[in-house]
Amino acid sequence: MKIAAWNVNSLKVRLPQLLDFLATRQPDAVCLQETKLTDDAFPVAELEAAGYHAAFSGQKTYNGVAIVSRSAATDVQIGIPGYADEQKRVIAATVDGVRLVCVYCPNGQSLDSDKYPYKLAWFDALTAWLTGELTRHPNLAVLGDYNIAPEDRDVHDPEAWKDDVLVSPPERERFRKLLDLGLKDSFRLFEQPDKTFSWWDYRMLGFQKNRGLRIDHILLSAPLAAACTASTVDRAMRKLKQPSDHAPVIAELNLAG
DNA sequence: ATGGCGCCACATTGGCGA
Repeated sequence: MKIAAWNVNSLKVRLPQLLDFLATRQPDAVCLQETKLTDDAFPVAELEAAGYHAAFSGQKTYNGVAIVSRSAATDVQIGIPGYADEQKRVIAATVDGVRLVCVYCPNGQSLDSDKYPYKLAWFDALTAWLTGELTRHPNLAVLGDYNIAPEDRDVHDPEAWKDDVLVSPPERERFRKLLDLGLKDSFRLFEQPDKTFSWWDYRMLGFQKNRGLRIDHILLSAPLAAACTASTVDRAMRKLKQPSDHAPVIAELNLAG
């Protein structure tokens, strides 16, 4: 089973690239972030024509998440239960016996922004919820844009970014608490090339100079981590015309049966 | 030097992303 996560930065604009990704990579499920579409505008017919189902939760202009899958998703859940949030950042569903939790974690903007404490509180709510989800769903994957670079090796210039949003110690502590639940960062299960990132600024030739961050992650429960045979960043999708500023991240699972 | 690029909408400029 091949699963992926991709912040598309507007599905309206990026639909051709998504269809290219589906056709060439043949994933079983893709978790999308920043669709920026209301549900009535979601491209259901186009994805169906490509052989994919979709479950989605969107809003105008900002945020928006979706799970696109070959097999129809079941037990779809929108948002974090008990955590009231106008921002559409979470959708979970079961595909082929794997519980997929698609997350668009808050950016935080800056350490002195109101969005920063919201980010930290949001992660606390996510972690509390996932604690129970892991017991309910042994085969659990949490995929998406975490807006946290977990370690300095996930940052092109750690000195320039030191203590900035996306790398600050409180944020990295929140990421570590997710790992403390027993989740594994699938990317780090394998030897990886140095300076592998998943996001590059559109400005200043960020991608061409590989001035990026690794902020998109696929976290796996222990049974899924044991079944994981590969985890990569699909840089080629960042080279397309009119790309998202994020590249897809992919994990392959060798599941029995 | 807080710029740079891309996307969105109460659009022809400002908010936001990261």
